[in-house]
Amino acid sequence: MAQAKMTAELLDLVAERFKALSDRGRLQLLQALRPGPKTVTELVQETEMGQANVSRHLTLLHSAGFVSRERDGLFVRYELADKDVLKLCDLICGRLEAEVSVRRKLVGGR
Amino acid sequence: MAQAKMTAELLDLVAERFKALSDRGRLQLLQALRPGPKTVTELVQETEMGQANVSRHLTLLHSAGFVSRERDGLFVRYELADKDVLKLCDLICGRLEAEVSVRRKLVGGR
DNA sequence: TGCGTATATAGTGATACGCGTATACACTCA
DNA sequence: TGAGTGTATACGCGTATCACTATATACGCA
Repeated sequence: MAQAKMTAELLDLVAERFKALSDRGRLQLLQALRPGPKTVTELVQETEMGQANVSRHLTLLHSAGFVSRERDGLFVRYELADKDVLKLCDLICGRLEAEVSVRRKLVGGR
Repeated sequence: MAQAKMTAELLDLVAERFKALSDRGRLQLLQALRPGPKTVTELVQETEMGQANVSRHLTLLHSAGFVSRERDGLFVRYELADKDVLKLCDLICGRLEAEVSVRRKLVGGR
């Protein structure tokens, strides 16, 4: 199904999603949200990024469908939309670990 | 394991991998390689991209570990490194399909 | 060795991205 | 309604990315 018709528009959408994950700051935010929902302020403290940046990144992640948002009075609480996001990261991490171990073998210990 | 220590460097590596997947042309190339290995020339014809672009994108995908390369005389044959790449794409596609169906329901048929 | 083909790599201009600062907006409470 | 706090957005700047063209490299063959 997915591999049958990969129109240019669909590929663009997929690329857009991947692009949302192609920034350290945003990945950091997703990791920070792993334990549960957090407010922007909390995320700012936890990531040591500027408030504007955190907000911007969260907005992007939200429009990409990776996080959901919910107002709580004066705060806005962000949350992972689902666990697939982390699945994606873990897939990449698995690849990285494999690469690293291969390199270790090649180089010989370092 | 993966969620335990997400250092900045590791996140950068992950981000780099995702960035490699955040371009329509490169996704197109990966899709084109789904059936099996192909030469640069074949990929140029199939994707209607310029030769230089195809080569550049393939080089990037290769250094990101998503494709492998093998010289065959005058040609260079590229091949998907493994099936995880497609798994990643399919995960995104699944999310997109879900989004679309939700929107259809919300809008009411369009 | 010289020629032709396949692939890779400059070089360049246009566009996109991310950050920091400042500012606007949303909400609560007195 | 006005002050204060949390969040989002506008602006400017430096950098990265992409497509395109031209050129360089790798290889096979005569």
